[in-house]
Amino acid sequence: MPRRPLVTPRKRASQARSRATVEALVEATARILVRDSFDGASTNRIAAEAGVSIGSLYQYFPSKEALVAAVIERHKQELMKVARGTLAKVAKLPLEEAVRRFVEMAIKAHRVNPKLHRVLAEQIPRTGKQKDIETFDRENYALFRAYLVDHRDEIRSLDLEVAAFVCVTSIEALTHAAILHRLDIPPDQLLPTLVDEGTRLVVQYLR
Amino acid sequence: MPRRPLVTPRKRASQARSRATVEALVEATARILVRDSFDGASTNRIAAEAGVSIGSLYQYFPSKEALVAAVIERHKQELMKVARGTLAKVAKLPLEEAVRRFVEMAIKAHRVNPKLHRVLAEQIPRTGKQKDIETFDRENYALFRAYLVDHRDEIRSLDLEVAAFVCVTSIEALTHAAILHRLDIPPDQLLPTLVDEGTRLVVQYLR
Amino acid sequence: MPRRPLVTPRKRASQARSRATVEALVEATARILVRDSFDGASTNRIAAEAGVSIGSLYQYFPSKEALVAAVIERHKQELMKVARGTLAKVAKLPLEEAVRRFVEMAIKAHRVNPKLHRVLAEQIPRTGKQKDIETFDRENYALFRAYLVDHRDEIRSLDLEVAAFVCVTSIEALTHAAILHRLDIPPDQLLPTLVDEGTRLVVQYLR
Amino acid sequence: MPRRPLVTPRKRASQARSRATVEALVEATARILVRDSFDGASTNRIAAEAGVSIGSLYQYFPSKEALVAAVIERHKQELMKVARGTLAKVAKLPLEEAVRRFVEMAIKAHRVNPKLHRVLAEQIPRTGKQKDIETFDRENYALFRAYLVDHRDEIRSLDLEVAAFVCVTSIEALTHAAILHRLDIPPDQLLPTLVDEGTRLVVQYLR
DNA sequence: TATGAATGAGACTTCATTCAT
DNA sequence: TATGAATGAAGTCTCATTCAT
Repeated sequence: MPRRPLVTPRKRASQARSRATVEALVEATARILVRDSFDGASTNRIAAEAGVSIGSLYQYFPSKEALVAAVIERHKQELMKVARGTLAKVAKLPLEEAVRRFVEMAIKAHRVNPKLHRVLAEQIPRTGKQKDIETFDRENYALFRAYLVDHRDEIRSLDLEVAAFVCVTSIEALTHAAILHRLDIPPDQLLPTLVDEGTRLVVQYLR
Repeated sequence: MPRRPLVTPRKRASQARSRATVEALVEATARILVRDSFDGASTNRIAAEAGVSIGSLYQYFPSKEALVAAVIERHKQELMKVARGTLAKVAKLPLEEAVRRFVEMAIKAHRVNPKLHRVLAEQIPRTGKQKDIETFDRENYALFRAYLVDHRDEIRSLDLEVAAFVCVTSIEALTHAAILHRLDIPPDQLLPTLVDEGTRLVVQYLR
Repeated sequence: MPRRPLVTPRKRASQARSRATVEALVEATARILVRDSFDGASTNRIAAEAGVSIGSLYQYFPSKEALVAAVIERHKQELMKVARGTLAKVAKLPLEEAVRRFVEMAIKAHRVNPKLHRVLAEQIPRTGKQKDIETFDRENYALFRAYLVDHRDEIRSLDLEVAAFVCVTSIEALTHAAILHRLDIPPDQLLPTLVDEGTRLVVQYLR
Repeated sequence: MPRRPLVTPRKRASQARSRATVEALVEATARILVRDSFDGASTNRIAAEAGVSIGSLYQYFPSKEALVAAVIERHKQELMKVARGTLAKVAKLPLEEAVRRFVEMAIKAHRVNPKLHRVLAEQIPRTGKQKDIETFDRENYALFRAYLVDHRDEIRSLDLEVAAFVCVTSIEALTHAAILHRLDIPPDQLLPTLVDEGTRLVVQYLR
């Protein structure tokens, strides 16, 4: 019978370390992006913030863009997880209730890390990650479209592809504008209105 | 008979010259912004493109940001002119027709110089012109709100401030997303749909 | 009988204007040198301060150095006038009294425009006016030497050339150091001490 | 017998490398200051002279002024070492002999690198190192004052603070003027006179 | 693999000076 | 002669990236 190895394999250990380093770098990039915005984020500063040498940074990321892309990717995954979760929970609910939950989710997503969201939104075109974001949007559309397919009988007859685009884009824009450009308005007044009006906008459009 | 003295308001040659220089610089900035995006736009390159020495550039604009801000300002003025014109022409029309025209205008505005529009949209936060753009948005809201006030009886009772925000933001987002992120789709299919759906979205929401 | 010209000759008028322009430029240079020190003094700024176009500036002064040289020259002439006046008034006084007056004069000279004095002192090497300043020093030495020659019997026998160098240099250094580097010390304590000690230093040396 | 491990405190190679770079930069700055004076000393030129990239220069010195300040500091330290050494050697000597040695030291200090001394003297106000230089002067005063305190009985009763200021300033000025502005005079005539007269000036003043 | 010193292209900007009007 | 727009060399400094240790 083969002996059980006594220690975790070296390889393993170093892989774990690598992963920690990568994680630290992505974290540091996000933090600096938030704190200093894109122009203040130099690779040297990121390395320092991550407690990693600049040489190591380039061991794991071939360029600054790659680092930003990783942050975008991570943020995107988080948002997608939230979106998928919500859609799943909402799948059986009737139209109005489902839309309302969907709007609430959009708001919540924006409020997780609004500054990061804003910086990324601005920087995406630069990183050549535009495609990525479109993928993201498309999955969002697809998720919403799936709901619509299941609830075809609650809505008027229309091209569901187009409908998903219209609804998702509108909700996204309303929450984005409301939250990023209206940070002055106290949320306890803004948000309920936003939910009500967003819901109405979409529901009326679909019926 | 004595000849009338030449009193044509001949602008001082030098003034004309400097205005031409300023104009050339703003033009060149816009062109380069479109061609190379913000990061490719160095003051040296802008000056070269404008056929002007770098020294002259700094005689009129204290920084690269100032140049971009001037382009933004110019673009904004153009858009505002279009918006004001449209709203004026539309003031007497019934709701559905007015909204349709409004959507068409939004599309037209985006199609004038979409790449410039996109780059500016991205660069605005950087130039400290955020305030400016919010002013712009607010005037847009105000224009639309004025229409709503005049046609109060065609719509349900609701806070017109909020209504203007919801409608303008949605239309803007739909056209922006459709035109900037979907440059691949043939316009002859996209645009009619966009007009129809956008109009329906807003009209249903307001009624 | 020749008619008296009714107006001052044109030529004259323009010459007067020229002189005024030159004067304004030198004045402005001195003012800016004091206010902004040498590095802040650009020709464009000087022209503006003088209310003269940059083109005119170069009509009268071939370079920035020439402007500074003119300021130095003017300052030097003022100091020399004071020095000559003092020496004349002092020529008949006995040694101790004469030296005391001389020290007082050195202090007064430094206090006329200490900031200008300091800036010029720093900038002289740059303007190639070093020679000029040595001329200045030499005339100072010569003036003091002349006094010593007249009062040979009040002092011990020594090379008067050397004596003048030692005395003038020491007095100059004491006042310079005391006034420029000790602006914090209240003058009502500093100056009397300075006069007493400077006088004693020189008188003891000469006797 | 096991070999002793090599425990020579081998400095980390990288540290040695950076110290060499810093050293080369300061050296180069001094050299260029002497050769081209302050205005001819650009950071690019300094880097080139040091055989170092401009990037490295800015890794260690945040500005041109910082570089000059470093040169000043180094020069100051050298002078201070000489001054302390001399004062120590002279502490037990009687007044006249001590002063003579002190004057000789001042001359020697000026003759080490007179051109550098001159340029630095001119540039000090610019580097914000004025305070530093006053510290330097004050330590000089203090050193000389300490001698005077120990030899109080050889001199008349007077404020030793003031006395130190008068003596040190005078000696410094005489040597400075003699050596920097009279480079034409052959030293074998100038220097002995300078020592004799400087000594006499100070000794007579103190007695 | 980690380190961090070194690199250098290139960005922004200033200012003495020229020259067309 | 006055004007001031225009010039462009030259300066300071940053930062993504490389590479010797």
